[in-house]
Amino acid sequence: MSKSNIEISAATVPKPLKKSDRTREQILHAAAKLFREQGFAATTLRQIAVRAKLKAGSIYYYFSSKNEILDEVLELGIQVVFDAVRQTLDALPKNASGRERIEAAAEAHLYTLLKYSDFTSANFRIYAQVSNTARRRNRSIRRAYTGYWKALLGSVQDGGEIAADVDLTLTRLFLLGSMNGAVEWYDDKKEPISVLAQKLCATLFDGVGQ
Amino acid sequence: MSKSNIEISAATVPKPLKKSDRTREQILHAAAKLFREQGFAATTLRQIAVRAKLKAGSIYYYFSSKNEILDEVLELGIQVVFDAVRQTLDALPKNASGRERIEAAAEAHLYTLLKYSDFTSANFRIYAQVSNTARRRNRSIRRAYTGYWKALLGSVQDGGEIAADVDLTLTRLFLLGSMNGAVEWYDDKKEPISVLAQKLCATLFDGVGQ
Amino acid sequence: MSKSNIEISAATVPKPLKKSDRTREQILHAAAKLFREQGFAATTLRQIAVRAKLKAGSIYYYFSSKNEILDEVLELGIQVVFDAVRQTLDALPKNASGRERIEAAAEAHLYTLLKYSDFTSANFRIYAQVSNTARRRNRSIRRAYTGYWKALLGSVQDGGEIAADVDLTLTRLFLLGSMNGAVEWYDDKKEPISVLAQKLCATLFDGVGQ
Amino acid sequence: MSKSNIEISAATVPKPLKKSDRTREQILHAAAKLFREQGFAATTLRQIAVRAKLKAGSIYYYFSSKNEILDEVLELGIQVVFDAVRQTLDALPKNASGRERIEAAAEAHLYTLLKYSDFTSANFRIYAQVSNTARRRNRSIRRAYTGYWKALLGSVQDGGEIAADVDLTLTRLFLLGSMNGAVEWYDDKKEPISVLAQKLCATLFDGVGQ
DNA sequence: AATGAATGAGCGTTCATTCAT
DNA sequence: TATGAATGAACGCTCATTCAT
Repeated sequence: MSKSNIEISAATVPKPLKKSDRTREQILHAAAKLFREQGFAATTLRQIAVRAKLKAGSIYYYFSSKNEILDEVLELGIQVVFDAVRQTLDALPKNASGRERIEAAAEAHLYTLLKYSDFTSANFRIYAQVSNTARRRNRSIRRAYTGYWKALLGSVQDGGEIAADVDLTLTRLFLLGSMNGAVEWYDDKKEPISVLAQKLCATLFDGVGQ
Repeated sequence: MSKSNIEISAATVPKPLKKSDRTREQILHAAAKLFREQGFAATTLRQIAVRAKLKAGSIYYYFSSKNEILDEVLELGIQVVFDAVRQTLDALPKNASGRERIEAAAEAHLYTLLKYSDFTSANFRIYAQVSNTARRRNRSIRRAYTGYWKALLGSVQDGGEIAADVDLTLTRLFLLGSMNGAVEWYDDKKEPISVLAQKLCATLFDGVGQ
Repeated sequence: MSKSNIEISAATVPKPLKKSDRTREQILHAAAKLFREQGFAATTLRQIAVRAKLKAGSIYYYFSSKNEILDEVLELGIQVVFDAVRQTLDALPKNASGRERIEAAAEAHLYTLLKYSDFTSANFRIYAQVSNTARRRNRSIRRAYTGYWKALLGSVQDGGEIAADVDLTLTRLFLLGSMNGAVEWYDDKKEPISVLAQKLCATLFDGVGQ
Repeated sequence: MSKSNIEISAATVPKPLKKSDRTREQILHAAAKLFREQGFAATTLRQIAVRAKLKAGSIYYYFSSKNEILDEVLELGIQVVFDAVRQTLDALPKNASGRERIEAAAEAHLYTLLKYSDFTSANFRIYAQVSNTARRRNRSIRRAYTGYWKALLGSVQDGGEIAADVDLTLTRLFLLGSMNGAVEWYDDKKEPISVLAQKLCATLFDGVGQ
């Protein structure tokens, strides 16, 4: 759908970009940042243009409408996380435990979330408020990512590392909810992302009780 | 700040409202619903007016600007949850365990969040995107609510029901993140809120591991 | 279709107009004049607003789009002529000859065409260039007027005042073409409209030959 | 004024054109067609470029502005008709009657108008709506063509084939108005142009009366 | 000879806000 | 209390035009 093989994707080897492609990226980055900070409706093309260092009308050389920018920002917001998580899990040794796999996935999710926070946070923040059509266009990739976590948690439960009576749907929602919330409060001066992921998994697996 | 002792608060006994007050409330309800669904910037005063059954210009008899409506909606969004949680805990027997208190608080939070009104979702959804001044005006009550949870969790840890080495800040953020995320996916046809709260607390205290 | 019972119609008794209706009319007149002079696409709402003595945005209180103004201008352009011609013929004595009736119709057509020349001329000039949808909306009234002339000419031929072998379709097209062209060159200082109509009918019936 | 000895003129023998000249012609043809269909203001250089099979910026290699294209299209629109009419009359036998000459001229005018190109219709349709300067530039050739018809009709009247008391100015305006109107309704499936011209002249000379 | 990229001006339109009634 | 009418500022978007390549 998106013609952008934008360099932000952890999954692609950065190619040398033509100037024209770089401009396109600048527009997307500017848009993501502003969408995140102000929402979609409150962001003007002139604001995007200032950040991307061109004039508002020029944006239309790269995108045919503000909504097209939105679509691409929303898509990248999920895609970049999905790619990173999948790559991380694929790189894990075959004999990694279920908990290790979840911890690695959580760390990758958090890491990407926070590193490409403009796209990811923009997605989480504005998804509920954009038009039905924009939401519909984003839904399939969201579902795919959700399905990926379902499978991951399911396999860990099958392996016995998650108790058989645990409601995996809720587990997933709680886990992703916790992580996605982090975009709002994470401060990289306090502790590294890996520690955050460890603590989260410790809480999830062992609980906080005595 | 707000002159509204609006009837939506579970904490107030409904008083007979003057017609003028009722109109005010209708405006606030309409605004909250639309802010939640579309965001602040995408919501027009004319849309609010239609829902509130008057004309756009008339809103200015009750509010001096669109931003003033926003302030009040944001404030109510936290206040109503805060009130409900505090009342619930106050009504608990003195000898309730820490886990019982947290579970009750979580249920009250979730219940108000999910069932009670558009104000809470509106708050969570649009807070990050409104102007700095609007955010500043909402910050104190947010801090108060955060502090309330800090105290609650602290007292439970002091009582020994949460392990001493647990990072309470993260615990709180994960817990509230999980709950606030629920606004996006909760389906009251699947399970009641009380069960949701129980499962969440079970996960939190006991973990999902074997 | 049009809510305008605009005073320009020779067929309606002018009612006292509310100020709001007068503003609406001013907009339509301004638009017709500018559409005629510059075409539809070249006319801006700001130009219309200046002539109508309000601000561009205010036009939207009366019309929901520039195209809606166009529709109404186009409709009035035909309607006003049609009404005048029909009224004139209806007012003729029963025993008027066919030639008298055609001459009266031609005079009424020319008179209205030239008196309300902004609407009529706008119609003739821009009809071919507006969107298909706008054209479609104008087509039915154009057809009705065409049909009226067909019937008139047919009845005169049936009465024997037009030779039986004459192609009425062409006659009609030539006659209306001649008259509609007049909007571009008529100069009321040279000769009155009634004389123009007489000469035209003389040419039509008797020819210019010896 | 125009450097184009464009091949569209029925009056010129086609010379082999350089590629550059052919591109120039394509641009003019594309422009004429679009001006005719949509008007001048509604036609974009990009639309012209698409039809002419190049990119918008390249048009500036051939024309220094959109208005320059307009000037040339307008000029050709009259020129091509004028040339055709003059050539036709010049080719007539010396002893042709006045009526034969008028009929031949009318047929040539109609033929060029209807069949030959978009330039003529474009001219009639948009002349009234272009800027004063563009109109001024087109006026002299229009006057020349008008003068040509004046002379033609005058000579026929002098020869006695048009009654002495006939107002030649009106006759000319009616005749050209009828013919130019035909551009809007002529259907080549119904009858050939020559028949149309004959019928028009019959009406003009003999009238439709008994 | 032609184009990709960019621009500035201006377009139709929206909307929070004002105010006389 | 409430509204109809109006406004000014800004929005998304278009387009003739420029120019380095």
